[in-house]
Amino acid sequence: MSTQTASLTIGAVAKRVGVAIDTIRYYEREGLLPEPLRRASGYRSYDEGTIAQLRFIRRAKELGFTLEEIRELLALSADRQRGVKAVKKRAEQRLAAIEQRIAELQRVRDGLAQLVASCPGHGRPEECPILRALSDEDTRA
Amino acid sequence: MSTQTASLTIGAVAKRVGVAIDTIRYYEREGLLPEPLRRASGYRSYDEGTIAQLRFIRRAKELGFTLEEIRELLALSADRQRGVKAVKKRAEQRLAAIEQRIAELQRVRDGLAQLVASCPGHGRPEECPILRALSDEDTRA
DNA sequence: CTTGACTCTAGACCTTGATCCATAGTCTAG
DNA sequence: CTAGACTATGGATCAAGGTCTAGAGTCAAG
Repeated sequence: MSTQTASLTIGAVAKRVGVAIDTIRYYEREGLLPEPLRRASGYRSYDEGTIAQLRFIRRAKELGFTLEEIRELLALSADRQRGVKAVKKRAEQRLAAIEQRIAELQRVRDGLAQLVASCPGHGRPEECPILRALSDEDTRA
Repeated sequence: MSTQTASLTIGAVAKRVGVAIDTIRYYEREGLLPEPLRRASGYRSYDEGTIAQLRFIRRAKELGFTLEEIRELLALSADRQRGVKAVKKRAEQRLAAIEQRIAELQRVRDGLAQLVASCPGHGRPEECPILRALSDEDTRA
């Protein structure tokens, strides 16, 4: 019903979505947004669909998808037959990657927390557990 | 005790530490490694201390320190008076940053996990919760 | 001595995701 | 009509942390 060609300028779109004009043109170059219609003057002319698509991109970015992956998601979401299955698979892969990253960070955190806890915060560098752990040997500083 | 000038070539150091030759020269340019002695030919001449220092850099990188922070840690570790205190402070800051990043990722993971769980993996794109969540106004479950 | 592996330098290039610039043309309010 | 805001383009620049190249010199083995 409301898919009227509202003919929004790039600036209006940028303002509504909360993204920079340059970013919109950048996404277009990168194939994340289709080439828009143009006015006689050459000005890009957008409709509401672009707003939705930019929000899609923003949300996907928040979930940690790269622009490359988002480009793929957009293509998949347009595939009425096999799209959903592939989208779910991508989301699962993303989920696994995030969980792995969390596990890594937790390992790092535990190591660092232990070092911080065991460092008195004064004394000679040779006796600082943090510096010792980093050097493992002799750190001719 | 063993601070003999072993006179290692840059290639030998790279091999032992497991880092590229270019990276060593890059660290030198960036001030993470001191300028080494040179042979008559101009070849860089390293000793065991460099190996230790490169390992220090590598471990710090694994803990998520940036090269900028590592440069600072190296300077601090050489400061016999205030070094340890400052090092501990930096480590605490790093720890806090890591914990914040973990919390963020857990939030993202939870959101994504819920979407994946609710997607049947087939059907029309309009009904895929993942695509809907990405597109819709406010489906931040 | 020759060959092949190694090293030297300065500087260009890579990735990702934008952001900024100069120059030129367009649109709109008053 | 004109000033000021907006938009167009192609290309440069940024952060971070390197990686690679070209052209020249050096080292060690045979």
